[in-house]
Amino acid sequence: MMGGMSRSLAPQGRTGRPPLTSRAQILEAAHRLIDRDGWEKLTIRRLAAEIGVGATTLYHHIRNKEDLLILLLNDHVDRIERPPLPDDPRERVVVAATAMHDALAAWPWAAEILTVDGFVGLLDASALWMVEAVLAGAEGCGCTPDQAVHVFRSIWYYTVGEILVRAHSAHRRPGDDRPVRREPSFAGLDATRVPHLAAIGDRWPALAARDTYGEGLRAFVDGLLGPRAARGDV
Amino acid sequence: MMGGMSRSLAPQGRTGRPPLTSRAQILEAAHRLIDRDGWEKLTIRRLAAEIGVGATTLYHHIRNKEDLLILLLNDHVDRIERPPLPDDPRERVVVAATAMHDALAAWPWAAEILTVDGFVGLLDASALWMVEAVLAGAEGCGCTPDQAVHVFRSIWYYTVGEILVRAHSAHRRPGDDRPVRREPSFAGLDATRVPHLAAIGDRWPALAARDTYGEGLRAFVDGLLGPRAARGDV
DNA sequence: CCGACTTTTCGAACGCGTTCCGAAAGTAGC
DNA sequence: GCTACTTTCGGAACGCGTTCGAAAAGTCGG
Repeated sequence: MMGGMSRSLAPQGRTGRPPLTSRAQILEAAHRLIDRDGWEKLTIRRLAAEIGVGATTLYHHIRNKEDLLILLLNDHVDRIERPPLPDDPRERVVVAATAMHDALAAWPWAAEILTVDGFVGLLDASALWMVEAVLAGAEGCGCTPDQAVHVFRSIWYYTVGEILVRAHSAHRRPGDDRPVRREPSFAGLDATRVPHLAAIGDRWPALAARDTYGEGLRAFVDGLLGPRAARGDV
Repeated sequence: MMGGMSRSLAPQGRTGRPPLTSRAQILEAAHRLIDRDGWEKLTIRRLAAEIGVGATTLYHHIRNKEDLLILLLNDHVDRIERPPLPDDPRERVVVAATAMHDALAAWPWAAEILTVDGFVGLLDASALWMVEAVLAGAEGCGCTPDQAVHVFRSIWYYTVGEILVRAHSAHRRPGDDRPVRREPSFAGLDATRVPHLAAIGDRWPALAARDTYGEGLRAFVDGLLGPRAARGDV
């Protein structure tokens, strides 16, 4: 059985109709489309039209749009240059987490896939140094491997939340007084029931617009790796 | 046009065609639909059919589906009973944040609206006690009002991230080997490039499945309200 | 009673992601 | 050359959220 040998090189044992489309071609066209029209215009149908094939053809090369975005994201993350990691393990966690955050926040459409099941497991090997650095830093602060995973996950939740909430901000159009969604009135709050909130008043939007990721991250790392990593369980 | 008798008796001064549909009626039908068929089946078209009106009619009573979900969420949160708040301000932050988390995590479709712009401002007054409690607790620990908002936002990001990531977990179907999305191989990692990750190996999924929201929250609160709230800026 | 005005209703249509299934275009064995 | 098999391609269709514009059904001022 199977007498043939050598002569590999070309897909020689290949049977079936030869493909016109390749995944590389799809990714390239996606980049072109995004650069030309913006990423909101990246749809399966437009992408197929850009390549010149039927829309449903793409589904033989990618599983769905979510996977296409993950491929594009990996493309991007691969090109990120690694910042120098400090010696102090705690500081290494901060730097690595910030690198994760910045890499993702720079891709507007990262928000659409950040929460897919097992996201970290879908990253290219070239992106895993960020995860590794967080784990290493945590263990360098005395964590067990299991505790280090907990540290990573906590920071990951915080990072994902920050990116998602901020990605959905500033999308509101000004002149729009349709039913519901009254423009939230931070000003007219009941000062007896929610005094602190009322004291903030309409300064809330301004405060919420501030970028405090870094501050929060440092606080979180302080709490997680604290003066003593002696939380027995986990 | 429709058979339904006019039953007018206009509430006086009211001009225009009398409405057949009310927002209360829509919300009631939505609840019915969710209870009967599950919340994945809550679509604008099905909801309209449940009421017996055209799909586009709903858009005169709700702005869009997102707003419908916010209305439903407020309905739910209103019914939540407030846990007793401890005296210790730091503990009050933990209890209030946990109440927020649990209220949201209990609604599977909360994940679809958690990140809308200015979410906190869209909550009913009856839900704001959770925000208030966090602010009050933070200020009780020596924070300025501005710092308290920062504390709330940080905890909010962490909470949103946790809920969103977990909501998207366990959606994968088992027998599915289409292009891309290889089942992530935590086992075969390069132990020289990512030693800590490789050491975890295939235990990652099990560790990631643990519920560690509470632990992470406590650590975050420790870091934010720390042994001393003397972080000059913010 | 008659327009003018206002509000609600809804059919038609758009673009979206995705599934289904038959047609097309190759190879392998006879 | 034929048949079987395998893989790719793509038109048709589905249900989705949403927009548009015309028709319906009231009130109001004459």
